[in-house]
Amino acid sequence: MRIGELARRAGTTPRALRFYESQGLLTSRRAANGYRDYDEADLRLVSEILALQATGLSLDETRPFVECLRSGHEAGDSCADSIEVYERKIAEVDACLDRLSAVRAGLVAKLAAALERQPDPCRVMPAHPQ
Amino acid sequence: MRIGELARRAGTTPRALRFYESQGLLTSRRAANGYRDYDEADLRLVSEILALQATGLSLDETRPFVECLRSGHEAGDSCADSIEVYERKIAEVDACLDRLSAVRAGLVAKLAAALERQPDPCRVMPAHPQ
DNA sequence: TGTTGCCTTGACGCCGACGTCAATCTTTAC
DNA sequence: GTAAAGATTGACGTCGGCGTCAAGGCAACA
Repeated sequence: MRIGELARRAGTTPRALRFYESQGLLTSRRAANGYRDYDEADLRLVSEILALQATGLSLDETRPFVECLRSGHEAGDSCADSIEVYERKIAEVDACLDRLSAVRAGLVAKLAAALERQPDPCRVMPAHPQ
Repeated sequence: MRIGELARRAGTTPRALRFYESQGLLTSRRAANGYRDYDEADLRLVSEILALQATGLSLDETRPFVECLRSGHEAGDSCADSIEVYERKIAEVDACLDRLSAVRAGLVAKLAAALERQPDPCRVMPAHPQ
């Protein structure tokens, strides 16, 4: 199949697929006219990339999964490198959650302090009367 | 005081201060030689900007605080617009926390599934023996 | 008087994951 | 036959918040 069909079936765009190829994530055979030619294995590969992106991985972090699939495994996360990426990413997300919680707490504290200084926050029906 | 001193005292760089000015957050009188000239009020303004950045606000979101300070209020968050920014930002952070939690849950689920498929995760002493 | 250091403006670089435009084929449909 | 749709490569744009470099003007100290 050609790049447009692969993009449609995978739920992305030709531009994204060319970009993945430029990053070494996707390879392509070429037809006689120079058009890229893909098969079902490529579709599975692209689907894996997109699913991982959806779970928060960067493109670069999907690389081990892609190589795992290419080396013949049924799932992209059947290899130790992929598992490591999962674990590292979970740790990163945890750190990010901590930072964001601290940010939230700081904002709430500032808001509370500001409202306390202002003894006049009793604005009922502020914007949309009637 | 000149830009270098203001930057040092506020804990930032001259480049950042010029950038704030280009964004309309900071104004500057000029000395006879063309150098920017700042006073203590400017230091307080820059400190407010930096503190808000540290609590997760974008530069653009600090604008109401700056204008509040400029209009003579003692604190940057003594104005209704600033309070609104607090509230909006808290909502944004909450949404981000929800997304991140979902991402985390997805990663944990994928990791668990992968480990379950692999009946062989019993790697004791994997990298650093002895 | 020379050197060092701070100041000025202007312009490009960065990062991630593509979007968008341009100019030029190839294929397909009517 | 021709026009639309889809393919190719290449290059620039996006977003935020500056970093970094360049070329030159002021200031202070030996």
